[in-house]
Amino acid sequence: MKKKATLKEIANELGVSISTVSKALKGSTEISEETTEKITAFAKLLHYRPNNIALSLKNRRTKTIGVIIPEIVHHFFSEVIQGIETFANEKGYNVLIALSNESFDKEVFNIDTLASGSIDGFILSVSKGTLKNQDFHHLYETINQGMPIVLFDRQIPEISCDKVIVDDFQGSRRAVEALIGAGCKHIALITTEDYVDVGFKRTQGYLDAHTRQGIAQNPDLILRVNDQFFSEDALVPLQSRIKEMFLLHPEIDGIFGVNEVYALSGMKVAQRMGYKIPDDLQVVGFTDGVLSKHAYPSLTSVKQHGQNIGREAVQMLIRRLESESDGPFETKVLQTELVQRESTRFEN
Amino acid sequence: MKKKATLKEIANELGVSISTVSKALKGSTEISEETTEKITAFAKLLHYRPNNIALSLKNRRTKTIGVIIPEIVHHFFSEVIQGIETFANEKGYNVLIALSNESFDKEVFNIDTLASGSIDGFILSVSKGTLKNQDFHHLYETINQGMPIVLFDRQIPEISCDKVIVDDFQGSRRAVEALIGAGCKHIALITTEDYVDVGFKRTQGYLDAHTRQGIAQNPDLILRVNDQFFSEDALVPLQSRIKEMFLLHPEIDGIFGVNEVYALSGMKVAQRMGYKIPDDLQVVGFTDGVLSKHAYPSLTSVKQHGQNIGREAVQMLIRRLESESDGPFETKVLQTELVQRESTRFEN
DNA sequence: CTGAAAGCGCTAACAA
DNA sequence: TTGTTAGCGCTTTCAG
Repeated sequence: MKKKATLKEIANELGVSISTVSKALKGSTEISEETTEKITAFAKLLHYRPNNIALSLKNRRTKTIGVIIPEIVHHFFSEVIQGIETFANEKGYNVLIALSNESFDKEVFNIDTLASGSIDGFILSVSKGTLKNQDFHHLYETINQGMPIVLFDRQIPEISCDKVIVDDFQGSRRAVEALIGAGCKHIALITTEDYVDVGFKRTQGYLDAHTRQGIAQNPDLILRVNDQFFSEDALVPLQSRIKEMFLLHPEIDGIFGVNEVYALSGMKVAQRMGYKIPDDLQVVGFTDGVLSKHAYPSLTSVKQHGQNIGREAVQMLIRRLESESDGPFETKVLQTELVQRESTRFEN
Repeated sequence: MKKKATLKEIANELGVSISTVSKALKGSTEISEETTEKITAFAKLLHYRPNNIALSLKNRRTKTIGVIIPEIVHHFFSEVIQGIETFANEKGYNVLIALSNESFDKEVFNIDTLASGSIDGFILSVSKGTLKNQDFHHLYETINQGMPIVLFDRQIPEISCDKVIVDDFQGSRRAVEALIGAGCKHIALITTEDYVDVGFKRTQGYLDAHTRQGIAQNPDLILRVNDQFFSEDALVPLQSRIKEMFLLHPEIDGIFGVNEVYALSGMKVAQRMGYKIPDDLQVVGFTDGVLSKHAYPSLTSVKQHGQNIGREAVQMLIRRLESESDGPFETKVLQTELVQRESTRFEN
């Protein structure tokens, strides 16, 4: 590995001072045209590139935003990142992404590394590990250390910082009400354990829809899955539990899944058992991603507008970064949208 | 925003020297236990965190790897990143990810920013924009500047550096041969324009399979799509072109799609037209992602082992980073695997 | 056991 | 028009 050219080298080779080189390279009028040209040419020859690290040290800011997400293979997170990237770039910020893989330790590690100099602030969605441990010391520390954090998606009420969340409750309430409106009387819910905040809220929305519409809700129609069955092998137990529920409850005429995979698995199992979608059974999922679009029939789902989430988060972060005053923390709640596709018979 | 604590501050407050603080904080035996304790306690109080930026400046290496990918919403890239992350962390390296969004300009921008101090080397898959422009100056410059690059997936023969690629040709040849072996006589191909290297190679594999098996290949059964129809709106024209092909060629009894979306779209259109899968029509896709697993029926596909690609790339990069000698560049070719699911009737 | 000083690459105020 | 100097936060040698 060759080493990189520095101002010093250029200066020495050319017999001028470092600051002359520095000024020339940024086109300062202070330096004569002749010198500037000579220096520029030589710098090009050496493939000179200014060292951002040194700049950050000097400026005490990096103009980059750190993003930490639990998983990258989830379409939702990819969308948020797209939003973050696009908007941050517009504002002259760079974006660095790191993954926690749903692990508490890795989240801590990544925060520590990034927090110490590489970035000006964080946008992050906490890992399941962190949620389970209920250990947030790394977040407190980061905030205390003076580095702003914007939390998105999964929430932690204890932590005071800016947040952007999706209205999971309303989103799922409306989805379930739509199912009821389309004639469903026995809607099954496939959800997560309650410690996953969004799973909990979506479940609440499902229940509330029943109450509001004056429809009886049968607790046996709620299937609580103890983790996200996203690996291919793990799909099998999920499907057999769903099948079991269908066998026990042939009256089921609607499914609401708190994520794409759950909704889709429900639909698949039903199809295998001979149900016609949407005639015998209507299905709605939460999170509108590739799976919903490409399913057959395509899946009606609650769209979260991941790009907007990213956008909002960046906005909040930059505002805090660029203003000296620490105003009160905000929580931005974004509404969802029900995207109607082939798996339901909604009116409008 | 509060500002961060530094060694200097701690030193001043405690009336000791900066170097004493530095040593104490890293548990040097040089410093008395008493002083060490006092300093550690105070540092904790101030939420002190060493500034990595300063460290990098000093060490002239960052122990982090930069990854630039064209898109994050593609499952394949997410998998590669998983592989990179996992293996890099094992080796004590951190990973930073940036996106080019398939744009030449953004690729250049990201490389420039990261290359100047934030990372020790790159793992990257070039954007379509770059491929179209055939402008690789930014890559040359980076390499000349002494920063190693490992290219993966999309290839650029002109550039000499380490590479890890998937054997697209063999992969698709074997997939198509399997279709032929399962009785298909008229296999349609849904592919990209030729400037996308992998699309080209997969097409070659498809053709070669026909030659080797002594089966006539009808050029009309090749559908060349001029871009990746990944937005939902763009799905419609894709599907209507596919439908057209089916109407014109009712003899089609197999489909090979050079990516998941193409294969899936082919299958969906066929299903709508009343084809039974896999009885009337067998379908295979390239790239084994979520869509294939969750499709109904699930899709047989050529698996690329994205994680391994990431792993190999990291290995090559670290080897180069940690050895002084610049050995000859290598190209690692990884084999694919045909994952059989419900959309085909392979013997196996 | 503790501290002073140099230096990593760069910028900017100030001098010449 | 060019150069000197100090300093960003940290480590490390060398003195004290």
